[in-house]
Amino acid sequence: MMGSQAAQKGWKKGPWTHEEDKLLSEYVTWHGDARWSSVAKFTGLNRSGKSCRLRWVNYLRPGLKKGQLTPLEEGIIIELHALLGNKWSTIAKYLPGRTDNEIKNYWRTHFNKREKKPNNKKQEWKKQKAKVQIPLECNIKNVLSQAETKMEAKSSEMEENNKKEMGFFMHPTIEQQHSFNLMHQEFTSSWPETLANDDDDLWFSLWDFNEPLDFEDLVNQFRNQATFGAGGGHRAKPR
DNA sequence: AAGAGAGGCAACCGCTTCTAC
DNA sequence: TGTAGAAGCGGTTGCCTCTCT
Repeated sequence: MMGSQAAQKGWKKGPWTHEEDKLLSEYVTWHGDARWSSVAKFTGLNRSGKSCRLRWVNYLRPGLKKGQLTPLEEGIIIELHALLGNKWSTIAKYLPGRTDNEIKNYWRTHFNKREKKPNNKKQEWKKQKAKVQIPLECNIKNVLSQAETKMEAKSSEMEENNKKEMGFFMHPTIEQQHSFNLMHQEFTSSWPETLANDDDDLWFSLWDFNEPLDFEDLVNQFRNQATFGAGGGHRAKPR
């Protein structure tokens, strides 16, 4: 049952009021977004630290985007989920201003139901891709899609298409390379600077046409580098 | 107009991981 | 080295709103 812990300690539960939001925002202004267990003591809020942290992270934090996800954001979610699975916090790092909760809700709402239909999963996948009209027909999208397809080996027909497209990406023309590089720039331009820098090595491998692409290796490489937020626990942070 | 069902989202829970002592 | 507390994660729940009949 929900709420047993909060109930035991007498914490208030349920929707936040404007007054509570104000108190929490003031606390963060003065004390920073840490030491959540102290919020109740300093503000008089009868909320657990966890509840306060969640409210701040998902609703009050500056820089959060409100409103519907853009087609580009939807496309990124689709691609990264194909690679990472339910690593919502990791996916959220690639979508500045979006929270893991928001992305998780979005995915459940838009995709989970489709996945339960066993016979037309691939068709629904394609339909969804067409629907969101991903503006970036960029290398990563195709490469990762192909990698996923290959690894799953769902059908011989898909294997056949996969091989054809692999050939294309292994031998692009100069114009194609240039075009891909431009799109890559656009793709990464919305990322925070630190993130973009951290991932330079990773993304470079996706755009290096000098070497034939080994999709399984590529995906493993991506998985290894993208697991910095995985595992359920928080990342090390100096106190 | 009203009720039922679906969709969307905020918030909570249990668990894991990390740090400080 | 062990342990308690804090922080963060993914999964789940419940409520409000919207749409359909």
